[in-house]
Amino acid sequence: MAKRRKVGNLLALAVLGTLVQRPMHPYEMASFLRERGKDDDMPIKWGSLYTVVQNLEKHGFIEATGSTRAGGRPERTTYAITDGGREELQDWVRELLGTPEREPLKFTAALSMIGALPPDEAIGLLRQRRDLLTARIAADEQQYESTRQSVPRMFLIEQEYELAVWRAEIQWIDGLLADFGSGAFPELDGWRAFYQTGTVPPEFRDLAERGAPAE
Amino acid sequence: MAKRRKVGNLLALAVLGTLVQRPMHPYEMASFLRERGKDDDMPIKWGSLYTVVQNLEKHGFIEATGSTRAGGRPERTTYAITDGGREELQDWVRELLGTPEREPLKFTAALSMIGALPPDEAIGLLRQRRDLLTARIAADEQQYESTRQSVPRMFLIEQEYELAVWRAEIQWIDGLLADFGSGAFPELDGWRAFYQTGTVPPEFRDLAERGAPAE
DNA sequence: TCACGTATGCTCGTAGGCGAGTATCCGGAA
DNA sequence: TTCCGGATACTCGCCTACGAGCATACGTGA
Repeated sequence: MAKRRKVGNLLALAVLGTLVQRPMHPYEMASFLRERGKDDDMPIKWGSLYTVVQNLEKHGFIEATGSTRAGGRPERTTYAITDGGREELQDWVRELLGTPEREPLKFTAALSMIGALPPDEAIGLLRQRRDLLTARIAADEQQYESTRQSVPRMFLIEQEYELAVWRAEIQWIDGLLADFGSGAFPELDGWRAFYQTGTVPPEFRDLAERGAPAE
Repeated sequence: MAKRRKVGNLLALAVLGTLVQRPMHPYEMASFLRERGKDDDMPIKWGSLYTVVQNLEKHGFIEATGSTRAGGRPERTTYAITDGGREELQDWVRELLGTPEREPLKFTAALSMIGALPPDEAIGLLRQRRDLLTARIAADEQQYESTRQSVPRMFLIEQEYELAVWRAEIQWIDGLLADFGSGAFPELDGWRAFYQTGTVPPEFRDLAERGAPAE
């Protein structure tokens, strides 16, 4: 099977998205994206931006429409989206929107390794996470409200989604913590004992053995 | 600031996690991970595995403890985790668990580009997504239950988390669809009109202009 | 007017990610 | 007994990601 997307980077999606508005040169796209807060987490990676733009051009999704030189500044090449690019954009959004896909999440990875920490430490960290999340939600809600004054809701859907997911995460963590407290989590004692005495509880024993070498 | 982690790949975390169980050679780690379904989504990338193992060794988190050659097969180098590796693992899990971090999600990206599609198509795709998610949850719940028979809950926490997040996503999508239907989404008409007549509605107009070139 | 911080723009080198290829062994069907 | 498919176990090389560097312009305070 040929690779699904010729340019599969999410940054490429953002580039196509900005070029739909109007032609721009790369640096301008970056400012544009930054302004929309599309980069709160990701401080724009210059190297990637230019690579991605090049690749998009190579595959005919965008094209250079001229290069201005203002004063002695480096030359600015302006790019415009092509018809093929518009189609790719639509098709891509269609796919991303309609098809749920598992993505490797850091928190999920951490949870699967939670046994690497003593239980009481893990519990402390989960509490901390919940508190940080709560604070972040509060901050983001406020920011959302203020942006909402001047921007139609349509352009803020992603934010609504993020907030919803975070709220769910908090709820889930609280549920887990409650289970730890209420004894709905029988292995907790064995886990704790392991870190206090170094004894591997029997219910964990055979798991590590699975797939053991059959010398 | 020095790079936060010398080996920052999540695959590296998994490697450390398996080597805590017992020493193994790379191929064995892969089988081990596959068996645990740690790769439902990610079919194990061979190239990365060996690169990551090398890097972990370079930084002293793991060390080669011997190499067996069985028959004429390629040499198998067995690796064991070092004390430094154990420490790194703990520290890493501590960080991932206690600190929420924004991660770029495909669905979020898609939502922010939802205007690239005609509204009715977008709505259809959201419905489709919800249905696919529902089906996946059902399947995963069943798988969870059956695994649960033989495995302590502790080793399935990540799955519980994933399920919780998916459920939240469904709820959120349903909420959004309801808003589309009930008129709680005033821009919908302008959006639809744009795709029918090509007219950009006034409330969207000035947004595209922002940061426009000041020639 | 000159120096200095900040914004404008891009280039390049390196390290990491990953698929496709390679080579051997083993078990069972023909 | 021979052949073949699948498991075992890695290697190689390309392509992408990205940070750090470079070079000019502009504004502003002393």
